[in-house]
Amino acid sequence: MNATIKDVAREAKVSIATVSRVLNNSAVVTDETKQRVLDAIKKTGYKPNALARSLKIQKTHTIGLIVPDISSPFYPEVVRGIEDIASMYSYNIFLCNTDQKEDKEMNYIEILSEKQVDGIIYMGDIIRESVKQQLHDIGIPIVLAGTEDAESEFPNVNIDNKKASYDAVKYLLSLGHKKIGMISGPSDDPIGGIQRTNGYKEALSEAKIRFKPSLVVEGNFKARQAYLAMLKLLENNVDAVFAASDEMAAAAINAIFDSGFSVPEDIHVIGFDNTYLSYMFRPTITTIQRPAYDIGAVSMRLMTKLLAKEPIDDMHVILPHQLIVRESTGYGEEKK
Amino acid sequence: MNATIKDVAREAKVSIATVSRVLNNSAVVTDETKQRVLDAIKKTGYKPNALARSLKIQKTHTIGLIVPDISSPFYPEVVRGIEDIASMYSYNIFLCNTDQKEDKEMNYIEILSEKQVDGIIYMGDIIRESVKQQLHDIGIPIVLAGTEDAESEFPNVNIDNKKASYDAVKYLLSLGHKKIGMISGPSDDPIGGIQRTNGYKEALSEAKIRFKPSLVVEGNFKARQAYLAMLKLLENNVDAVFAASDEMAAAAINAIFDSGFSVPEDIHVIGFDNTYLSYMFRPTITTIQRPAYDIGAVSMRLMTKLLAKEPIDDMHVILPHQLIVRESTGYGEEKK
DNA sequence: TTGTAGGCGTTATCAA
DNA sequence: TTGATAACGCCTACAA
Repeated sequence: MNATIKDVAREAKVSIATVSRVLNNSAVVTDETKQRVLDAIKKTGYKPNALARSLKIQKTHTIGLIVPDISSPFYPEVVRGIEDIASMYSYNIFLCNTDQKEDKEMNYIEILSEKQVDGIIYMGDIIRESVKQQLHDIGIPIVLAGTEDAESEFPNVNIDNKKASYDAVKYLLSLGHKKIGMISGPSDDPIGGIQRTNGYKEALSEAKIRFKPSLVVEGNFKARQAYLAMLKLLENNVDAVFAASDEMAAAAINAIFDSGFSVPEDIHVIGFDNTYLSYMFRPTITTIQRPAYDIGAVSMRLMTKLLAKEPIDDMHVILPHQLIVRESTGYGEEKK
Repeated sequence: MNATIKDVAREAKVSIATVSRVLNNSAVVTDETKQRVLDAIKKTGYKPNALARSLKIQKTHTIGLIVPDISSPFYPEVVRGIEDIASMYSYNIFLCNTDQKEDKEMNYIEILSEKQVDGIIYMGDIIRESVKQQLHDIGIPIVLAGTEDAESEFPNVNIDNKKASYDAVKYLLSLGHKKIGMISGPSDDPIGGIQRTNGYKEALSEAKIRFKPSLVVEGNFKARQAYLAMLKLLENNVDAVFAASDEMAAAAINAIFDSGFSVPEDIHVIGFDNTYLSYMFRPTITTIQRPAYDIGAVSMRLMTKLLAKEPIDDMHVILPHQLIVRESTGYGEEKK
């Protein structure tokens, strides 16, 4: 089958130790024998077996990625960020989709551990205690990417979700709005539901506006439900709306138009995530951008430091988010 | 560190061979000793080392994925389809982003080979000869997913891109249009540029309409250039437009409105790919859907058959595409 | 500078 | 039914 180090050794008439040395530049070898070895490698078409190597050196140069769903927005960019940095440091990536289900997560972590990955990057809105325990137990470096973790036991790279929605609502307040509605994520969603609603409340409270439960309608990040949510908010005569996702913001705008009102003339709308929907939609949608690629890249960079046992200056990185102002709050065309 | 099979053997007072037997159910073991071994496994917290196992049995239960860019549309869904089936058959997945660059592709294939993957699924618009050669040389099962391959040397799962755009244009013809413009992909793009333009030409020719080069303007799948392209087409008084991507279709619609015309009243537009932009945009956009998830799932299923050396009924699977009719061709609201 | 040999953690073939 | 033991392909003291 495939040539092994033995075949190369035989071909070059040296010991396998010598072949190994030229392969890894691990010790000085005469130019002449080195050349003989290189020739033999070429002749035999030898490719080192990473399995055998990893077994010996106890490192696989592989890391595992636990991701809810690579086909949902946000994660592809995070993963791309991770992979770019990983490849820069010669690491490969195992991709595991879990739909945030506990059994799938546990199962994959088990497998990754058996496959001897050097580290694991966990993604998901929130992380369960049981999963944390298991990740802890396998005893390899762990990094959380874009995940809320109250006790923050693990290194983490994220944005400040509460602050992000606070900023969005504060911007609406600065435009003079008093009656600001919100279309939130599911109430049990730690980020889109809880954190973002908290930011909304905080901005209101800071502006001394009393919080009215009727102005917060729960959505599920999907268009249909957000459309209905917006109709409810219209009954309450809101003059601005903050939606916890761009898709919901777009649906809200559609509902507003269909009800005979106009954006941004009558009502202002802000979305979340800066998906390309937000700038392709007309009117273009003001939104909050999460630096997905950077979250991935920084997470992986952190991982490489952990793996190299380099000193870490900060185990909990908060990346800056950004309010991107567009037509839906009356700012006019995006320049882009 | 981690317990090995030896530790378990010692703990259970049996040989490692026996431990291996209960682990793999490879031979009959007394219930009593079996229980002793199981207890020992629990007590030591033993996890089998997949590396050592793979080295021995010459199988890793791992497959490599070559993908242009996981953060661009289409691929995340394909990859999700692959991973779902892979996990069903206990395979893990290495994800490799190549941006379709030859050196990256070659490099990753090399690494995947060294890591002893059992198979590789290649994704990309087209596949280079050099890459084909290399994939061929490493001698493991290969499947192409969503890739044009003239000689079709490898098993392949794809849609018929030419037929897809043929169908789109034919639909426009059926609506009575005579002057149909096209915003294509780059002219050197094998799918969006060449295949789709060919389908356009064929539909026209079948309807005995002479092909006019001035009615095909080259785009780059991005909004800005497509917007300009549409302005040119307007100078030529087209009454319908087929764009090789949804983003270009949306940009075209924007250009049409900005020029004082209306969609679908004055001009009909069709896009490509059924991205969520196509149904969130107003007017909603008629488009062609590529079954991304299925392309992935079927590819991986094909791979499992290849790996199991099962007989394959069809090495070249053409999956059905679908024309999704929406407002931009005057059909009215989508029901969804 | 080069070679010998043990071991990384398994599986699988022989014997016993 | 169970136990030694030789691979799998590589790295790395230790010798020479």
